[in-house]
Amino acid sequence: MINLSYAAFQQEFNTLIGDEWACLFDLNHQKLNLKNRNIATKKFQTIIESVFKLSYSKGFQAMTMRDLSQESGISMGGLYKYFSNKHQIAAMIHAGMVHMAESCLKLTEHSEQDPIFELNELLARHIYLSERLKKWFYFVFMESKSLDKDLMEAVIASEQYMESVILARINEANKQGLCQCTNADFVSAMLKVMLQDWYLKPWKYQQKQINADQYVANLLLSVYQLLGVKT
Amino acid sequence: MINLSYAAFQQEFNTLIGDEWACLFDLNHQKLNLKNRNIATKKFQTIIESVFKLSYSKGFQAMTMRDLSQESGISMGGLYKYFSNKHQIAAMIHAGMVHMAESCLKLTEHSEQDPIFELNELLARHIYLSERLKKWFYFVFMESKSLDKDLMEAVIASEQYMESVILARINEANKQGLCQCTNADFVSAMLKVMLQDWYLKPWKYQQKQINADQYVANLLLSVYQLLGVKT
DNA sequence: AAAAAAAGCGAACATTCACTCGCTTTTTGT
DNA sequence: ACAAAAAGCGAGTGAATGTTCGCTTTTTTT
Repeated sequence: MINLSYAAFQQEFNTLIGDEWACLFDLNHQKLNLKNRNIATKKFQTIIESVFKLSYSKGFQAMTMRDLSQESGISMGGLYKYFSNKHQIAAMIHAGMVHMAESCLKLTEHSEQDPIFELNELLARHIYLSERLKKWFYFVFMESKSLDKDLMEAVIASEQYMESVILARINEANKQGLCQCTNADFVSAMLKVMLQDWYLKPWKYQQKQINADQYVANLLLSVYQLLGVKT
Repeated sequence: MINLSYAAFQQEFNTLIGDEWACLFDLNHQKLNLKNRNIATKKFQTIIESVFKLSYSKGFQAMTMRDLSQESGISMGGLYKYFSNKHQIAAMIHAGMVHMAESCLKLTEHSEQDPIFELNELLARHIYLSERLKKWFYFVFMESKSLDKDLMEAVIASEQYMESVILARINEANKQGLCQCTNADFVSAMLKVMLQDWYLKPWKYQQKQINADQYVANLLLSVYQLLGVKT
């Protein structure tokens, strides 16, 4: 079975990417003429966490800059040192998430191994990544309408890509006679959606006291059942 | 197996509820002093369909009344004969959907029968209902933040209720020895999410040319696999 | 310690938005 | 066909929103 826990993933993440807020600084400090990395990193954290909080409770569009100023404790003028307009906040969050996700999920560079194993690993990594960046994933999904048409289409495209990768692993497993899945299309959609539910309904699993590792275990069990993996 | 197709469901829906726009009139004409049912029903249709279109493309909050006026071809003053403020549009749509859903899904009033059969029927009915009211379901899910706290909590509560009903059927089936599901909690969440995917990602299934009946068939197959139903 | 640079401030500005109201057009009742 | 009621119109209004800019405070450099 899979050989990866959330704890192990987090270590990997920390060495690979480190602090998510510093990452945000690195991606944007040039355009914004920000010099002090320490100060700006902290400010990014308070600002973006405030954005997450406000857009979770009322939505990004409904959040006003005055709301954000009050929540973050930073004045209007101060805020605008960290972005050039409201729309750019959403764009920054989106670009940051894409950057971190791509650094982290080097998807199936080695499709030589057991496809079932690869599928399991892919699913597990995705859950762990979205656990680490839960608020980012939620924001990008829910507020994708606040992005440009281009960025929004990029979100959809990456979703479809993820599903196609899952599908390819299932088809490969079928081919190798490892399982007998007659509705691979549907099953890949189903698995994809289970990845999303983890970050879209955090309250649900918090309430049920299910953590990321337990969720992964359940998900992988379902993979075996849905694919009819031969044992 | 299940004895219900989308065609059959639609007939049921039409006799039970009839026209969804007329339903909207019936629920709101008093407060708004609307007299002519024919005229108002048609106007409700053009207005709410415009709302669906605009909030699908840019979000309800970002939609302005001028946008809505242009899209629907009704003047600002004219629009306000059909609602008293913007917020009420969302509330009307929500209340209308709840009304129609409740009329249509009389959930498990008779839990005497085979629980697997009941589960199948419940899932099928839900897919068919959300197919018929796809745009309504999508709107309520995506724009629930535009509702009052109370209404929003009602949305979450009804979701949790749906999931608990599914769970109860699975547990009952386990009890009767009809299946052997060790992770009923997770499976019910999974099934619930598959219900949602149908109306949240309509483009996905349209692209794959999967219709409601095919989706139901796949879903019910998955139920058998996930529950380990004895044959 | 002094000077220069960066970060932070918040009142003021222009714009946009939801919503209104006096009026015209259409429909209904007789 | 006529009067009364209902439906429809759109420029106008006040409030709220995103953004700016001259200034102060803090940090860095010399």
